[in-house]
Amino acid sequence: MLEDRRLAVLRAIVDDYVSTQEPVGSKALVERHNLGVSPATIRNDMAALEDEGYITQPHTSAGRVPTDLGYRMFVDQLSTVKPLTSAERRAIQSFLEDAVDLDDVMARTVRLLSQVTREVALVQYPTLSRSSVRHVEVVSLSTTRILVVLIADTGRVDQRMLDTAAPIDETIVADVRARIALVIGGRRFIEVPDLLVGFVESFDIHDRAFVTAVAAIVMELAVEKSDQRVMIGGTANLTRRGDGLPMNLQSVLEALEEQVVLLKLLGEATAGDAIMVRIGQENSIQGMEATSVVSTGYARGDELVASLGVVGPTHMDYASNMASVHAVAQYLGRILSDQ
Amino acid sequence: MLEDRRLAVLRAIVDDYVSTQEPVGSKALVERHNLGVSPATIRNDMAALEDEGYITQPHTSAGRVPTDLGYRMFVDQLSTVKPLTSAERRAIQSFLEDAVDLDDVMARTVRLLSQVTREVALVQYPTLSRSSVRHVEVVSLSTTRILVVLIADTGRVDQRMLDTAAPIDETIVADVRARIALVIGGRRFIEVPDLLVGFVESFDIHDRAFVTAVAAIVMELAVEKSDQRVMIGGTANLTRRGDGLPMNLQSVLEALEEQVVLLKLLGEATAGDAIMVRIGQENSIQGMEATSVVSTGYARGDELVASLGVVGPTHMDYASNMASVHAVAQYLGRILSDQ
DNA sequence: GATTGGCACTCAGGAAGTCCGAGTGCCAAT
DNA sequence: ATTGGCACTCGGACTTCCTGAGTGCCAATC
Repeated sequence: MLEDRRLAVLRAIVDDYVSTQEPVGSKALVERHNLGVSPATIRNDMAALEDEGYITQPHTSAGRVPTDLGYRMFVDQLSTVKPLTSAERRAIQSFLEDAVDLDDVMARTVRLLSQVTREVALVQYPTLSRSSVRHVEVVSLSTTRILVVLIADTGRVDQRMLDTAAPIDETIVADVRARIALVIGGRRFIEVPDLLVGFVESFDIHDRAFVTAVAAIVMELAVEKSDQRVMIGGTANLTRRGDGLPMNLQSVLEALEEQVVLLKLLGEATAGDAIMVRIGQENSIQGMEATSVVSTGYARGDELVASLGVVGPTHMDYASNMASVHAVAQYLGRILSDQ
Repeated sequence: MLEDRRLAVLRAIVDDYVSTQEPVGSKALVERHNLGVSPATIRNDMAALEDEGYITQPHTSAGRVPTDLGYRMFVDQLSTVKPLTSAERRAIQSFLEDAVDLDDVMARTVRLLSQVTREVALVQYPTLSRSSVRHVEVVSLSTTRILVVLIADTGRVDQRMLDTAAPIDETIVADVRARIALVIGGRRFIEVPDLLVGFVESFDIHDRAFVTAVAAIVMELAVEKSDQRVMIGGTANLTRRGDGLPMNLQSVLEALEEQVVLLKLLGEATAGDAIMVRIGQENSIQGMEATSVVSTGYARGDELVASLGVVGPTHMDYASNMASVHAVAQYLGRILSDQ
């Protein structure tokens, strides 16, 4: 009971701080939330919460502000998921349904997520590893430049250019195209490296240099590059908060320009389809010590294929962002799967 | 002679203001540039320049600041192109040469340009209209979902998904694929609509709905979507300037998230391979009244295929940005053309 | 006629000082 | 365990003052 109220106080502090952005004091707290006790009591609780590390004072004689640990507690124990309104759900669904291709789906998702949450949104492209090769194409752009294109059954298309030292004859290109299609067509991406064993050797020795290069590229496309792309949107939302931004805008923007960083932010979330929240220093990326990430995986059918999420200041509205991320992930999965 | 000095004063003001970001006064001016006259003389010139609208005072008893018109004059008459150092040139070249595919070339270019200029960089994808169809592919992802892929001889790959009402038989897909490749393969993108006249009618009446849809998509890909993509990078540079930012960061970031806006910013530059500078209000986009755009076209071989440029505050370093934009456009053209 | 030194005037922005009230911790009483 | 009372703190808002860079104008000079 005593513990209960203490947690209620923490929740109230987080709620208030998230909405007002200002340190919250004991008096304001009893006024806004009907806690049924006096400010003095709250002060005692606050002192205790501060001892335990959940809240802190910016300076003496100021209200309290949640610490990273406080947010963590809030997220783990206190936040109740706010279900979206049915209007919101409809809007999400219809917005995503209009997409014309995979790029468009991704673009719309990122836009949607950033608008709904008013945070920076990240959406990772579906990984190839779970899906299979729908089509493989080897095309010569010029005599020394070859383009290799891999089409997945998810609709994802990846390409890579290859510049060769010597001119390549069109008949060899056609030959490679036909034979590689035969070998890996319809197979799973993960199988590709195994399937290509011995492939090069089946060619005339003169052509092996070229075939090796093509095979290498196919493998790269199939394996390494398989989920290396992240789309980002809504960076303007970083500037939204009133000037009192506790985070360094420049360093955050810089960090967000690195694909690698984005992947890392999302990558650690793919573990399950649970919603993952990384608060402040919990995420170790340079320049993002004052930001939180809310992310989750999304599935195609019943297999997780990638992650999406939002990035914002630690004092974000976790409850509603978690709900939005969850909902968008669900709908995205549905769009990718059905039909 | 008298006119000459007046312009020299304008140039000096722009130079100083660009580097210090602070209004520049008559005394500081004579000290830093050896103009050989007294501050009082400069004051007279300044008054004249102000009458003509080239400079203005933020408030009485402050130094002068260039107006948009002043920058315009500076760019048109006064700026001398700063040639890049040979080290810079080498860096540019080698950085771009390592690209593995078209996306990578674009990504590297945008990154390069934003790092060199320390502004926000924009790079438009090469238009398809001048190039030809290297390959066209029609693949079924599921019975009711078809993917159409167009490969240009520039290495650019575009795809689009098509959901059909009724299931489509694989044999028809193969048939369409073969025949459409026959019709438009190797031809120029601009010719595609003409070439497809009568195409649908050559099919069995039962399949026409599907074939029509495919043909429509091919045309869209070939014509409409041909140069709709712009890559952007270096937005963190917007926050670089000391707080005294004269522009609204949020509105600029918002504007830069719209592909349409980016296209418009660059689109008006494709006129020639000259370097185009749009200063402040000269560019009419909502929220970007305090920014300038430096852009130019780039060529593949000797045909202009798209534009690139940088966006920054009106008090940017025009001379060096113009040089950088020019150089990057040149090298990009070279990379795209050679081999 | 252009240039210059002299001079009175302006005013943004920093420094210093004052004040207020929200907020705290502690303690004795309930 | 809770509460009212009380003394104490101190950031931020508000004022005031001052300074110095900058201006425009004018009469003198080249």
